[in-house]
Amino acid sequence: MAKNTAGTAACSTAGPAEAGQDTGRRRRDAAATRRALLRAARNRFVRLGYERTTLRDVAADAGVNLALIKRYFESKEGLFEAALESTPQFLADVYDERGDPAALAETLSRQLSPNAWPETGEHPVLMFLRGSGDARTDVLRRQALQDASVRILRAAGRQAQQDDQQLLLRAELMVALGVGIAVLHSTVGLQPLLDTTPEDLLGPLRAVIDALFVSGPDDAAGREPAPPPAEPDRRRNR
Amino acid sequence: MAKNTAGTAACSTAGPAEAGQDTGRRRRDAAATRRALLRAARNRFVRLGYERTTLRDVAADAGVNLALIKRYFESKEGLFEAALESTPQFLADVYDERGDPAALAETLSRQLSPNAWPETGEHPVLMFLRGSGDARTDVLRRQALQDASVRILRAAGRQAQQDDQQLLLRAELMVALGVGIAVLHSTVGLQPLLDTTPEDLLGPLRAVIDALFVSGPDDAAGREPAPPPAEPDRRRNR
DNA sequence: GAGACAAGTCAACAACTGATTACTTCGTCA
DNA sequence: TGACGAAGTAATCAGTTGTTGACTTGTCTC
Repeated sequence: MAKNTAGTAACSTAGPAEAGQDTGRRRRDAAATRRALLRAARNRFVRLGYERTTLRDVAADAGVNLALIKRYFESKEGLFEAALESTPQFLADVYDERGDPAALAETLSRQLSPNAWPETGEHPVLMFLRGSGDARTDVLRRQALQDASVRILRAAGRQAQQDDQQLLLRAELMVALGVGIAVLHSTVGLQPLLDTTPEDLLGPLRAVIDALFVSGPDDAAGREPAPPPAEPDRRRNR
Repeated sequence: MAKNTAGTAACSTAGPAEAGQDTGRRRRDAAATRRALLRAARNRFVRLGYERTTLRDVAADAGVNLALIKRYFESKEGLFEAALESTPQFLADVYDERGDPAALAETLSRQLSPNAWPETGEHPVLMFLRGSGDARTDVLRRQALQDASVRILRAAGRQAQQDDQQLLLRAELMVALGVGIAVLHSTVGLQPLLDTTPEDLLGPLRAVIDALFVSGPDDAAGREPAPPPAEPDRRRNR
């Protein structure tokens, strides 16, 4: 069957008796164990997905007994849900929402380059693509990505009116691009893309952002192949 | 454990004794059985991925005995590899390589809309994201996606000189966008994106294609942040 | 120091899954 | 017509995995 042996060495020493941040090193620290489990789970889930992540591996990574997962999270499903919720809304603290397309491009180019996210080795957004089959986590994932879309829109300097499907769609396309890059980094190792620096990414990303949010979407049906760039462009959306 | 019961009804009647295309309905048709298995496997793999696809389900979908998988494909790994290879190079027959960005945009908007690919319910490109952990299939996936990049480049009317990493990167970003859209359709159900018509997609996609291939990348390293849209706000990133 | 309670350990179960083997059935051809 | 080989079947094995419950150990309070 050839179980996956990869990644066993990923979490080096993050047992529940870790030295950091708490009062000395106290054994029997429920909060610390919970934290260690959650961290290990996040790492596994984001890298391997739900199925290939085994509770035994998570427990081993955390340096903790298997049965404690049941104690703290009830089930694998519960652990996954907790890991999902604990995943930082990676956009919240990463994006400033100044509404500056250039800043957005730079932020994205940095966080979408390989070797960003050294802890997991993968972009945290991948967590939101991992399904467990449970309906509740489905909702969580959808919400997280929807949030991301809105944030990107704001960061790009566009405010979506309630039901501006046009703009929202474009924001989600931007999210899709990010997701795609993360996925290609993660599962496939596409060559030119794999060893890209943030500087390499900046140009193309800026171009895409401009195309989606600065120029558009007022040349609606897209018949006009991108507008002449010399335009004050203070158009109100819609 | 709550096994996935979903999708059992997906493959209705595609047993090895199907009526189509061959001489009458002949039981004991090795080729037909192989074909049915391959088809069922492709469906499962592309929808559920490697781990969640069980050989018993594949065999059941194909209306065929489990042991025949071993006979024809030796192992699950072998079945996956065969399914991977049998996946149409989805770009080969889908794209005309006229080198017309508008045509490319239209093609993409059609094949990336939901409800395209009614057979699997998922975009075939997802097959290339499904890993089995085996190194050989990794190569297959990488090659397929690299092919896709080059094809997109040609379809967009740009010819990549041998080592034009700039252009190749942009092509792979376009692939990433497609992958991202397919993934968001598949695993998450992002709302505005989920019920998009090809017409809705055409505009934004055209804009992105133009930004990546028509305008660029001759403002080379991307230092120039794309055509100045008249600019309030020309802050240097850094 | 005794007792209580939470934290942590251990061993095992039950279900599932990929793999495998021995066996049966069917079509073909001499 | 009968033998032979390919196609298909049924049953089972072995390993893994999520889950569980009884047990032990540490720590805090009185």
